[in-house]
Amino acid sequence: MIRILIAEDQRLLRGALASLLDMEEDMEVVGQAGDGQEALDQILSLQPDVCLLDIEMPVITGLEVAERLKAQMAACKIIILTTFARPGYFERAVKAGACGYLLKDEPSEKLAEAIRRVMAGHREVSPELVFGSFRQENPLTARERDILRLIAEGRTANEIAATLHLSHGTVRNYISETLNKLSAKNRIEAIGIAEQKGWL
Amino acid sequence: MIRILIAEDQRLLRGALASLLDMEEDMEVVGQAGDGQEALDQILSLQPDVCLLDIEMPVITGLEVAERLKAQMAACKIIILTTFARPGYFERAVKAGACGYLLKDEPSEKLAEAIRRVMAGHREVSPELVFGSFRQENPLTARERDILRLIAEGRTANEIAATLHLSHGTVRNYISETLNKLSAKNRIEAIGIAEQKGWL
DNA sequence: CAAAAAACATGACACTTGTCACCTTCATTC
DNA sequence: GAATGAAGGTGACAAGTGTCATGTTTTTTG
Repeated sequence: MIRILIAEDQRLLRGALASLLDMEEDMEVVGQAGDGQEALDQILSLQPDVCLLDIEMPVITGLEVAERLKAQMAACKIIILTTFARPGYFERAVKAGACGYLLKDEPSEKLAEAIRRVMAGHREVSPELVFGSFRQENPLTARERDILRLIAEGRTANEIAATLHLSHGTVRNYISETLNKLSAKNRIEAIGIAEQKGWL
Repeated sequence: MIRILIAEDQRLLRGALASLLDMEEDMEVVGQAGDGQEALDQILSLQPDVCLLDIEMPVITGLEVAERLKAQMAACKIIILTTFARPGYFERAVKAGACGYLLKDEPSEKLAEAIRRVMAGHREVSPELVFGSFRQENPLTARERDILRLIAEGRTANEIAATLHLSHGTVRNYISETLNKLSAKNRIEAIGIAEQKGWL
């Protein structure tokens, strides 16, 4: 019997997947979580064989859950289940030791089979990721990312300088460098590009 | 037997919902669509009793599908099924004659029951929408919306003036008025606010 | 250890943005 | 028919943005 935990913030999808997987004779959904923290707690206490992790969840993301599980050397196999085929996400998932990276665009019939294959020791990755230019790694430094995130919230260079205890000019230098790296002509375009690539 | 069509672009959720609803003795999923155009075509040819429409789909949105069905006086009952409790979306859905507006955050068990209640002539709306300040209607004019959409793509005032055949100053006047209406301090904040409210 | 990369800074320049006052035209509405 | 509001416009000003050259100081890494 494969013991499964599902972490997904949309209750409708979570419930539907749980019903679907519970119908398989060799599977049992032992827990469900609606945010990352809940997922982490339940995985550590229930010790499922495998967990399905959505990435964009409240409190902590699925990628962070995976990274923390790896740090604690948890035995639970990890399958990331997400809408986004973003290079940055995929790279982080691989580094965090995920055994699978499936897109929510996959047909539902394939899910159970993918779980069985992962339990058999294989790696399962949606075809869109296998080809595709997933070898683009994040060109932004930590500081540049911090600043771009604040820009995305609508903060101005002056405000960012104040909150980060930097000079006005330094902030603008970082932004200029970021625009250059992303080939964006202004902040707004840069935000779009970074979000789309999963670099934020 | 209630004949159902599901329009949802995420194959995983679409498939899972179809399996779930097909298990109910009084329901039958007669069609599935992955984008708005497909949904519209299938509803007109298959004549289901009720359709579940996601809003953010490729080609045309679920709201547009609803509006076109209303214009053609189609008999099919409409249930909007979306992630977003945005006031602007809800208002458009009601105007398009939708019988239900459910959030994907609803527990999956409630879905079948909601469909039955809609078929019995009731209106089904997720509780978050019933209360909540959904009575905020879009303060932006058509022109202001057009321009804000272009801003969100990263276009500058000059570029927008060129594509819309307006003067540079006029574009900036519209933007200024938009910022004022949304109480935003700059374009980026304005985009965030408008998106969050469903006014874009 | 030396080189490279990251972090932080200054000053200057041109361009873009946001604001404001004020003006016209046209369609809708009371 | 006067009032309102949407659409379009001008010009001017202050503030914000993006670029560049150039510099110092740590931290990382081959």
